[in-house]
Amino acid sequence: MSHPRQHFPFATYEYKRSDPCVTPHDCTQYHFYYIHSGQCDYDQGEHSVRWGRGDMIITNGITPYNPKEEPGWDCVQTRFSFDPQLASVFDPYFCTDSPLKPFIELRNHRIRLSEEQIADCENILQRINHFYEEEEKAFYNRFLMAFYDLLMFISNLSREAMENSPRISAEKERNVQKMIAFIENYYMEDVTLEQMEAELHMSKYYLTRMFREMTGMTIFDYLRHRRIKQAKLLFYYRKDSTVTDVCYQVGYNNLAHFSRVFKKQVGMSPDQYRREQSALS
DNA sequence: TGCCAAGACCTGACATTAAG
DNA sequence: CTTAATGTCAGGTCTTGGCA
Repeated sequence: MSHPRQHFPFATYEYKRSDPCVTPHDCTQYHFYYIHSGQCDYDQGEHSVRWGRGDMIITNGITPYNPKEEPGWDCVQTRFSFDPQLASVFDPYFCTDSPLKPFIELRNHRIRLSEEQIADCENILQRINHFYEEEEKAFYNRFLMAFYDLLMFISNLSREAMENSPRISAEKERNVQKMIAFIENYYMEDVTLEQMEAELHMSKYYLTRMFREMTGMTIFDYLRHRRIKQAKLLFYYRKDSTVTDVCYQVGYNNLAHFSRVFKKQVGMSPDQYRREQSALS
């Protein structure tokens, strides 16, 4: 029987793993890495980075980190990929700063923890894992609180770096962020490159190239990804939704097409997925 | 940074089938 | 009967190599 969290639409939590991440990079999600022990090498764009014990890495996902799967891989790490929406439940508690501010402002950032911070961090990660693994729904709220704790931990450690970080990101990255923002606003409608061209005042040819260069995926790959992710969320939260409802809500005009895309991306048909989500509650 | 052209791929329409 | 999955096809859009 599959674990209920396997299809949990908001987050993937991999605790104390000694293997490199094999799931494809998802630039729609924020990523967190923590190295418990050992060392590992990652490619980040044109650069290579080495992480070791006590390193905590946060990234907004736009520029992916790819593990170098060399024989030298000797590392125990926790990986946490989550949808920014996961933090939206905390919004009412905030007046000013988003709990995701370090991810947004620092984009890709490593923090080397002190021994005291290592103890704190590992304690939080262990708690998150405990609640993540629990099947009972009551634990979900405790999972969220532990997640909130982690975000606050990250925010405290990132304060100085955020004050010193350049306010304006690289031109290309800013444009990619604009494209992503555009998709976020309009993915439930028809989206065309012409619209983006008009919005960003840049040629569609250049936009598609820039997007691929920065994210490793094409604009429409991203759009499909975003729509299917939203479909999964709708199935998760509104158990009474029909496949047809969800299909139109996420921007598809054709059920057959939606069904095909969903199956290709998720590995099961929308109806199958919907039934699994219903069975969980 | 932008354009063109060609091929790849996506999308939507429609038909058919299956399950409840 | 309704809902959903799957197959086929035509038309349209996206992606990308090559070039300026």
